[in-house]
Amino acid sequence: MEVKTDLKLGDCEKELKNIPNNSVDLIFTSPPYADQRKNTYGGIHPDKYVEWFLPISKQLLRVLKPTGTFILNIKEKVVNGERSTYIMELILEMRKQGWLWTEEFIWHKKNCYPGKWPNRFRDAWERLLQFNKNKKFHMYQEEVMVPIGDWAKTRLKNLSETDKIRDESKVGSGFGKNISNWLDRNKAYPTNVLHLATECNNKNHSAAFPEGLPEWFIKLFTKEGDIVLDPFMGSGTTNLVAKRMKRNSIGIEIAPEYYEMVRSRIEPVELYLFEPGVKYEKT
Amino acid sequence: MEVKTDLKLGDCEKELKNIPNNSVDLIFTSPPYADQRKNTYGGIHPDKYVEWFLPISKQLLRVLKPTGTFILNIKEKVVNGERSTYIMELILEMRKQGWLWTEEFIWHKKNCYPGKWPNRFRDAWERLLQFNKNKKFHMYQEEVMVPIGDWAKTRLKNLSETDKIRDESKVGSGFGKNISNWLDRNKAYPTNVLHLATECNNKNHSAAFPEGLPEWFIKLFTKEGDIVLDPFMGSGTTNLVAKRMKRNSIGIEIAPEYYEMVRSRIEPVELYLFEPGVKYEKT
DNA sequence: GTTCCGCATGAATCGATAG
DNA sequence: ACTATCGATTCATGCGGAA
Repeated sequence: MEVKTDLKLGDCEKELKNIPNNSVDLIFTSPPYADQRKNTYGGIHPDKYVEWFLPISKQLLRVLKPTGTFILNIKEKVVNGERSTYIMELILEMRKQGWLWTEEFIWHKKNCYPGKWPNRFRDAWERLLQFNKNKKFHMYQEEVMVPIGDWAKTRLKNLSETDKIRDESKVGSGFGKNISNWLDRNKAYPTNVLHLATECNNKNHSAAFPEGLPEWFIKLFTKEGDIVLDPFMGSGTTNLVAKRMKRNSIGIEIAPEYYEMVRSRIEPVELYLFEPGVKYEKT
Repeated sequence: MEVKTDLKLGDCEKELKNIPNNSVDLIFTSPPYADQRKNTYGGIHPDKYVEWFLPISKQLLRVLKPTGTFILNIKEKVVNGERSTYIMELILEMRKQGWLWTEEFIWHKKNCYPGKWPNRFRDAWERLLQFNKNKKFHMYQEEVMVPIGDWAKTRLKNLSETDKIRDESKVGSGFGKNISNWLDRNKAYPTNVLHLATECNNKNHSAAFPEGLPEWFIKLFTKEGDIVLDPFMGSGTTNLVAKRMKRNSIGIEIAPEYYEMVRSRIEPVELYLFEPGVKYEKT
């Protein structure tokens, strides 16, 4: 299957207007977090964050398919000794726009940033807010089932009969590590808590989130040939993973240097797709 | 040291008014979640939750010492396919009352309730909201330090198999087993994500949190002889743990049957204090 | 070719210092 | 007084070079 990766250079809100209504299956993005410093790239002040984001989320609501899902990766920072409240205010405002706040996943960052302070521990988690247009949406739960070890066999007994009933529509799709050879009784559905380490500097680029994060949600909410959108592309992790998983994708980036970097990374992927160095495994 | 456990039967807001200003070091509680446990607390509708809780939190603000901490264990339910937003609204309103929203800890429930739904995974986490009166408050971080990553891994390999199994769920976040005899340089400060299994209690009270949860926060925010308050006592876990850890405590419960049950559990502790069956985590 | 160890590096936060 | 900048603190991870 031939998939297309469409990279757009420009302002997010403006570029979104070139995308048709109801055309995207999954939006996965990690926007610039609010920052008190003014000079940093993408730095939006916490007090201005909601009014900055709402026009964008309005466009996202328009382009998302009725059966699609929007995953927003974000975490509020400490300001003046308190956690900022702008994310809560954003959720409340997005619901007024028509979004349904379906779920909040937790990304547990096993290796979080170090540090010590007299009244606070290290922050080891981020929010993955799930928004939808309708109560009914596509969700391919079997794709993210995880093997369970011997230690969990006791828990398996506690699962109800419905847990063991599965759609037979799913076939091993051939990307990444295929787990379809696991027997049903050896797999369990995950929870809404994800354990992933942040990726360090493996190559000459640094990603805000690990590849496993978009990979998990792309598996869960799309099938091959679907369209994935990341309106804050950054280093392009979402689009790279989408391409590898045979999903079409759109990436929007306002900074030319990031845009060019992703372009140079996306194109050669074809060449290296079957090279041994490419990481496919998901843990 | 002689500690007192003061159990009060009655309405929470009313009973709180008998407690002096600035007298409590730690408030740890898990109030009735919206629309849950209807038979026990009468069930508060999500839409009414904020206005129901605000008079209580106002009293809590009054009785808490300026250096004290309020930990609120809560998790919003799914209503009509969406996560309820009353907790966010509650945080915003409590800040208007004068509370500082210092931090949000995550309790990762390793063994969460089983089940399967077409558009949702099992909910494996709850919020532990930290509120304070001032930016400066007492925090005894060294009390909850945990073994450092690599060191713990290599050392744990040398432990017997039973030791590993017993401590597996506890070492990660410093719950349970006393580790104070380990050297300081082998210990690290924990993060704001707590890994703790829910207790399978054969007792007939609902939705009790595991003892490790109040234990961790009592260690972190109080010292011996301090005063701990649980305005929604329920099965009295907070007060039991506080007593065991030589903290004075106050518990308020509106349901006579719970109140009597806790009374019968708290009092005999004196008799069994040195019996072999009693668990003593602290040495 | 393994295993082991050293080291740089993060979506961080606070307190002090400087304008 | 209030805001912007900087240094100190801290630890899991994955890389590369060494044994």
